[in-house]
Amino acid sequence: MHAYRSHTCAALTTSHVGQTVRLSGWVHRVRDHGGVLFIDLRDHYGITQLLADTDSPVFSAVESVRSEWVIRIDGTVKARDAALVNPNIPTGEVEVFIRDLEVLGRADELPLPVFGDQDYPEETRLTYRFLDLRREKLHQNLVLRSDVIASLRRRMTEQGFREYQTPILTASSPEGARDFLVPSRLHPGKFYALPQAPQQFKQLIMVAGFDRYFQIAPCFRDEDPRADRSPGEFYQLDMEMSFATQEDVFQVIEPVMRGVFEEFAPMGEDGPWTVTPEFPRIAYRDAMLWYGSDKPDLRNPIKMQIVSEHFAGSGFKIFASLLEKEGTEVRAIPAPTGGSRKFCDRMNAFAQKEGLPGMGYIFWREENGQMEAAGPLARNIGPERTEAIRTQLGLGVGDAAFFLGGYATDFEAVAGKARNVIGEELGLTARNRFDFCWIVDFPMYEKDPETGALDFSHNPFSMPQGGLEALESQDPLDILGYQYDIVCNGVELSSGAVRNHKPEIMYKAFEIVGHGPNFVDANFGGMLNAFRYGAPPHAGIAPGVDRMVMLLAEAENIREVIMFPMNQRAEDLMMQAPSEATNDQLRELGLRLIPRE
RNA sequence: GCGGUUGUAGCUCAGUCGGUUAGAGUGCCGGCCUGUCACGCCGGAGGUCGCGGGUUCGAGCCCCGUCAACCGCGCCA
Repeated sequence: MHAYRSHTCAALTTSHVGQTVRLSGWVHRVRDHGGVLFIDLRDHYGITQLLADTDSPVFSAVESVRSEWVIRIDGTVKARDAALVNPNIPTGEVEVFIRDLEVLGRADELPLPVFGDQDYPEETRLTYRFLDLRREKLHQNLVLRSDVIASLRRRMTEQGFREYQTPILTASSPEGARDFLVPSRLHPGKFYALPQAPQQFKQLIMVAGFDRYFQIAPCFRDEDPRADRSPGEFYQLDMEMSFATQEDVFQVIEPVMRGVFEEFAPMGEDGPWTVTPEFPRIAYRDAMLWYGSDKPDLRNPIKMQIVSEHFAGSGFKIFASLLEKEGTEVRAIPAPTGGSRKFCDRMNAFAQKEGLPGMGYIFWREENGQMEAAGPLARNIGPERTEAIRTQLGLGVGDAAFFLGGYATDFEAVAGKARNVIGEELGLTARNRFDFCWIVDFPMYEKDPETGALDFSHNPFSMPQGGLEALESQDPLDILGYQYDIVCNGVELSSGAVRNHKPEIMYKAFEIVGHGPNFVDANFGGMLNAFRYGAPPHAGIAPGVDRMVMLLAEAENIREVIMFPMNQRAEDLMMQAPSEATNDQLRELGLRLIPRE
C-alpha cells in the first residue's frame, strides 16, 4: 500500500464499504464524545468522516489529535445508517473506522482558524497566508484561477496563437507608470527595469514574423494599490496579431472572453450568471455622455441625456446663466421609480458629498388623479419645459430625473457615480449577469487641465485614425485612435490598440506632445529600429487575468484571487519583503544608501 | 503625499454618562460524555485596552501626538 494514502478524502463511496483504506490529510474538526469520537479529515479534494471508539487499538492516540494536525490513518470503510448520512458532503454516506494512526505533522495553536467562514483581519490573513489558503473560499478561488488560465491558454491556442516568453529583466520604457528598477552588477550605475507590459517585445515578435502571439504575462508597475489593483505585479492575457485590424482583434478575443466567462460563471438564484451574447461597441465620447465613465456598468439601464435646450433661457437662473458660457451643458440622469422627495434629497446630498454644489431634480407624482411635477426645479422652469423634459426622458408618475450643469469634465465623474448609486438603490441594476462592452474610438490626445499641455491620453503606440494625414491636418484633440477597452460590469478588463508601425507616424505623434526625434529614438529605439526593416501592420490587446478571476469569483478584493499577495503598503508580511540588502550586496552593485529625512 | 474608518484575550467582537474586580463567543488546558457532523455539559488559564503624553479624585471611554491595518483620492490602462 502507498505510504500515505490509497484514496483521497473525496474518493470513498458506498462501493468501498468493507475495504481497508489509507487516508492522509488535515484534521479539520474533532468531535469527542468520550467513548466515540469523530474526525473530519480534509485534503485538497474533500472531507471524509473518521471515527474511533474503544475497540480501536489506537483510540487513546486518536484522542490526542488537534485541529490542523496532519495525520495518516488506516481504517475500514463503513456505510452510515440512513439516519446518520450527512447530505452536505459528497462522502456523507460513508465513514472510516480508524485502526492505525500516524501523526505526520503537529500544529501549534492556530493564529487563524481554518474551520468556519468567519472574516479575519487582512494582516493576520496575509501573515499566515498558508493557513488562509487552506480555507475553502480562498482555496477554491485559486483553483478557479488556475482553471481560468488553462482555459485561456486552450482558447488562444485553438485559434492559432502560440505562447512566447519575453524578458523580465529589460529596459525602462516610459509607458506611464513608475518602473521597478533592478541594479546591474556588471554595469555599476546602470539599471534594468521590470516590464510594465511586454508591449515592445510583442510588437517585435510581430516584426519577426510570428503572426499570432500570446502570453500569460507578468507585468510590474510601482504604483500605489487599490482594492482592485495589486501593488507591484499582476498578470495579463497579452496578445498580438499581424495583418490585423481592430475588427480582427474583436473577432478573436470576444469569443475567448465570452467562453471563459460562460465556462466559469458563478451560480445565481436562477442558474449560472449569463454573459452578453455580442459585446456592444460604444464610442468613448458616448460612454462619457451616457454613463459618465469610460468603464460603464451596463447592468444598470440608466442612460444620461443632454437636456440643455430646456434650461437655456429658463427661469432656473443657475443653469440658464451657466449655459451662456461656451462649452457648458446640462445633463439629466433619469431615475425610473425614484419619484420621492426622500430619495431625491438623498441623491442631492450624495452629489454635495462628492464635491458638487448639488444635483437639481424633478419627480413626477399623482395628485388628484393628475400627474404633477414636483421639486423646486419644476416650479422655476414652468410646466411646458418640465413636460418637454419628461417626454424626452420617457418618464412618468413615480419617476425622477436629476440634473447636472456646467462643463462636462467637471461633473461627468460624479454623474457617473450618481448613476451607479441610483441604479443600485432603486434596484434597477441587474444581478447575476456579466455585461460586456467594447469602448472604442478613444481620443489620441488630451489636454492637461492645469498646464494646458497636450499629452497622449492612452498609450503612444496606437495608430491614429486617419494616419499621418490626420496628425498633420486635424486639431490633435479631435484625433481618435484605434484604441479600445473591454469593460465588464463596470470593471476595465483590458485595453488594446492597432499599433503604429510606421516610424514617420510615430515621430509625428510624439512631436505633437512636444517630444523630438531624439526622445523617441532614446526611449523606443529598439522597436522603432525594427520598424525600418519591414514591419507588418499589427494589433493586440491585454485583458487582466486577476480582474477576470475577481469577477468570476465574485471577489471584492484582488488579494482574494492571488496566491501570495502583498498588503496595501506593498509588503509581503509572510516573506518579509522588501528587506534590507547587506553591505556586501550593495558594494558589489556599486550602490550606497542615502538616509531619508 | 492627503482624507476616511478601525485598533480591547490566540481569533471575532461587546464595553452605557468617565466610576471602583474589563466581559461574551470561539480557540486553548483539565474533567465528564458511544452517533456527532458549528456535538453537548462542568471547570480553568489567558489582557501593556496599538504606543506616548495630557485632563481628572478616577481614563478602555475625553484631549493632543504617534504607529499600524484597510478603504478612497492623488498616482496608475
